[in-house]
Amino acid sequence: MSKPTYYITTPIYYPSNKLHIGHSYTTVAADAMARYKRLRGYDVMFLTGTDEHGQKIERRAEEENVTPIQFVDGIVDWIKDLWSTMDITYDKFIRTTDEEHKATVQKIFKQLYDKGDIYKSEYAGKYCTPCETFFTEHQLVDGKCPDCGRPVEEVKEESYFFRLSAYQDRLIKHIEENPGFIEPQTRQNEMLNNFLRPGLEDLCVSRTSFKWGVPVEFDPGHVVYVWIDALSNYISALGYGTSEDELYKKFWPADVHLVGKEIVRFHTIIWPALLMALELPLPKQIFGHGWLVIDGGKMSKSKGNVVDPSVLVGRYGSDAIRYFLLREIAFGQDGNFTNEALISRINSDLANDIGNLASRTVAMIEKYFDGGVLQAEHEGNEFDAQVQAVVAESIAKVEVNMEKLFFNNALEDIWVIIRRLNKYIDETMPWVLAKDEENKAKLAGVLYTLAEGLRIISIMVEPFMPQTPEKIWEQIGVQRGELTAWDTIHIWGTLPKSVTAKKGINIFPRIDKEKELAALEATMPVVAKAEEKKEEPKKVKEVKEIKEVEMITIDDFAKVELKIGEVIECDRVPKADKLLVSKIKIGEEVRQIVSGIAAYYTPEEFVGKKVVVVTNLKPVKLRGIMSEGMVLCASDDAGNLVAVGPLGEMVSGALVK
RNA sequence: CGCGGAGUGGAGCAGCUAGGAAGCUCGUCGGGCUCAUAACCCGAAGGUCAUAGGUUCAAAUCCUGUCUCCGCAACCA
Repeated sequence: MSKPTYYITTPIYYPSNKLHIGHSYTTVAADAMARYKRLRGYDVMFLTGTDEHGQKIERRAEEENVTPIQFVDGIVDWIKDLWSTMDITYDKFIRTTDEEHKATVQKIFKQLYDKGDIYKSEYAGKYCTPCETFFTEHQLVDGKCPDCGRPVEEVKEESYFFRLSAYQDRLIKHIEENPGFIEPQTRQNEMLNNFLRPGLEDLCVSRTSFKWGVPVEFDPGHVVYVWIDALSNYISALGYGTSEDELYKKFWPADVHLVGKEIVRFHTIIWPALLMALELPLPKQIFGHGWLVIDGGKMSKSKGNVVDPSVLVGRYGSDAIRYFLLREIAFGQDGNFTNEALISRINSDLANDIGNLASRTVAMIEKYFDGGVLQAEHEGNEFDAQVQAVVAESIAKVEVNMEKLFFNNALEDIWVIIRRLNKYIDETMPWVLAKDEENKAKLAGVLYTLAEGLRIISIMVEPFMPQTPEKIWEQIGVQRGELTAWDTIHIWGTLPKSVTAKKGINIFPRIDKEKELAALEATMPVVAKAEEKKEEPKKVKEVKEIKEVEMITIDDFAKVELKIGEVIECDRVPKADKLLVSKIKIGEEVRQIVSGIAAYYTPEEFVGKKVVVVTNLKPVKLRGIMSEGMVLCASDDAGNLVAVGPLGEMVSGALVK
């Protein structure tokens, strides 16, 4: 009799930098699910890894003066450390630089080529030699270079293409016939409306512009581009296409690919199409979860609001962070990450609810029974039935919610038990029972209910917080084994009647919120930045930045021609939210200039303004409109922007220097 | 008229697929208790469910319009 299998994956992450809390989120979710399935008796394959090729890594390595592989090795070590501190129990960590993976990629590429699903073609590209740039047909202006206006050459850039368009109808059909293939539902609508129904174009699957990748076996000038290289990890990791493909046979198709919403498209269109071309079964589900947003906005390096998970884990422990991520945010939707919410959760849910429940239960057993051993007769009370009913109901809900990957709901369900038990203590008032020796049996019954409840909770919580159960078990005298199996939570009374309690350390100590917030602000730019915005500008930083700017000579500066111009006409650029197009009078000349200032100036208020214009900037087309120069603007970190002009009267056309 | 998401008591959210007395956590106020981690338990205040219409016996939930916010796409010379 073989166990049922369960195959879950995270995306493979791009190690051009350290990972942030968003990556942890995906991985923690996958781990919770993997642990849950293992507890439920499944044979689980949990895959994560890194996508290590591409131009960006090649460049980063160059910057650091190391080879690409040395560069990624360093980051991968860091990532593995992170996963280890976060108790991530992946079964396999795949790197796209693994020899086996590369071989499989080449094999897949070749196979698709032989079959005719990959074909060699040429970009019917236009090349402007002076500008060293490629353009597509519709980017050209009057058939000439949109940058400099000079004629372009017809150039043939070789590339391999995947016949993605050929799979469009089958993809639509599959998605429509398999509700649940893309979850949540809204993501499915997005894919159908945005990409599939409008029509797919063939996909360029090779590059010649960089070398750091898997070479196309039969055409060494080409390197396999990310689509086939990265996506195929889900099967190459199982040994697909090799002689050792037992894992592939056992686990494919995957039960779920967990991905962030930004890459749902690749996983629900390109990946299934590739599998169809390979005549392989499709994964059962792609679940696109939401993002952790900071102050309502996307987390990104350019905003400087990236949260480093290792800092948080170091301060509060992995269990607390895992709990927060899975409890605070409805999986599938975006959720706010704030330090304050994190600490609130830790204090109220972990310290006050579960931590305190364990603490008071154990303390009472120790206090009221010699040696902390419940040995008296047990007598029930009127509230026991209610408690047991709540427990049973909660378990049923958790099991349903876990199947749907609704981690936050599952945790909420568990906490219903915790709250019910805290209430039970007040209802039964064990400290009153303890005063009269006659109530010993009743008291024992109450404390047993609490201990048994704790045992059940500890098991239910394990997928989310793997370190916590042991801490509870130690205090209620339970060993991992028969008493800690998932199935036993269905049977109230599994815990032996004689419970040995031993008070240990607090499972979750309370955190001094004010103090911690201050400390966190100091270590993390996120909150610090938002706070400082309100106060005074950060002068230290400005000075530092100026120092870092490369010095130029007066001759360099003279290369830029600046003149005073007067805005005589101004309109919004159709279909562009950020752009205004202005007619600016510079001396006798009138130029058309496009500026990204629509969020700061209305066309009406911009007309009549005298501004400083860069007049010898190469003209460029923006949103299809010619822009012959640039209006100088000042902008700050907070995102304010203001155009720069003369302080006194000055004729338009005057040279600025 | 590019696509999608969101707008529910002070804060954060659930409920909307299959209409039928507005729910959860935190916070606030009042009370209880003392086993416990200034914790726990009970109670209360607080919402025209963005807005304007429509369908219906009945709408937070379905339909239409409008406004605001966020993201994607395009774009910030």
